[in-house]
Amino acid sequence: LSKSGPPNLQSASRPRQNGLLTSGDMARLGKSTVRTVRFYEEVGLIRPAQRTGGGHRLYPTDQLDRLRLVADLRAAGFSLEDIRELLEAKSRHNAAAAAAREVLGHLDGHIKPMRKRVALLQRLLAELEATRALLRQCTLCHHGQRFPDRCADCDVVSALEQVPAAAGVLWHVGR
Amino acid sequence: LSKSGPPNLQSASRPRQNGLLTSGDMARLGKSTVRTVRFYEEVGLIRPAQRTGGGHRLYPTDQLDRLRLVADLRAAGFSLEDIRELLEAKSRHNAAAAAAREVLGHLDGHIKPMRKRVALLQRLLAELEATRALLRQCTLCHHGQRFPDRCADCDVVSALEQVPAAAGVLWHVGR
DNA sequence: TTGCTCCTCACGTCACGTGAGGTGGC
DNA sequence: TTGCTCCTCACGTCACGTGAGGTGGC
Repeated sequence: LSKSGPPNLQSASRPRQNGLLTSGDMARLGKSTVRTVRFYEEVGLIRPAQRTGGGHRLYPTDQLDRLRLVADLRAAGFSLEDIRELLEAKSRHNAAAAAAREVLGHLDGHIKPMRKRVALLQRLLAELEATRALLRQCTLCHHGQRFPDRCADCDVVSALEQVPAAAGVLWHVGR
Repeated sequence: LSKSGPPNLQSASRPRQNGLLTSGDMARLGKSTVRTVRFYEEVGLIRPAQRTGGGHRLYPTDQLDRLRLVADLRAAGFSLEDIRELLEAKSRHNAAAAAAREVLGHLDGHIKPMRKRVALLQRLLAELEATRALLRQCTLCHHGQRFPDRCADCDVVSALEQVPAAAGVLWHVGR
């Protein structure tokens, strides 16, 4: 607000159209695409508050919040059907307690699979990193005649107390 | 091996066919489906060592290891194309050092996105769990006249120092 | 007025699922 | 011989991507 402040960045986040957002704004701010924004409207996950005379969609910011949550849930492995049920769970009831129980039911069903996904990702990360450590040794290997098939005889490989499963597949060693 | 041991479980894991595995064995042991096993063969990710006279596929156990790694990488968000490049990286070279560098290149490119996915999952888990804690209070709510629209005025909700974003979308509170 | 953005079809793609109709193997 | 499993098409589905051809808005 002072003259010596940073340059005006409004054009970068662009809340034009008397506070409403275009499809492009939604895509940019929600790290998505205009096609996805329109597709999510088609299946009933978000909805523009209005359209311009020329047919351009205009969204309030709460729809941006919805878009962001949908995107995050998708990246976490939820189906659009799962997400819609979760988002609509509250509106199927006219008492707070019942609505809360409904939403809780959906949440409870999803949290365990999410934990399993995290555990899988972490196990796989550990395996790939162990494989990476092994292969870094192999970049120094000069046993050309041994390479394609007889790596399992190598002392670098066999020195490992446990060849990770991923390395066994990627490097065709282990047993 | 003693008579008093546990019952024979061989029929459960079933390594029939002189040590080779059928498509059904692969599916069961790899936690996949026969359709997926055949599809992965179609795109060149796994391959049966032979077929029976009647056309039934027979796989050695290293193909089961491949199937398991492919399944894990898929669950971690890799595309089949990514996976194929990773699995074939070694065979494109005839020197160990060059092959190791190639495989390392692919691995390095995938590990950062995996870390980001883990971070997203964990952030989302934390948000959904905070939402769950809030909604557990709401299951005790008796302010029927306030419910659909005026939850933001509620002291339970406003007592939270920070309403998680997910709760803002799922419960239409916050701002 | 010139670009850049937005619009609506509509077909393509990726990774399988799901029958239909038929044969194999302990 | 009876089931259960496997086989090959082939079409369906989910979640968008990708043009084609045309219009809107600062």
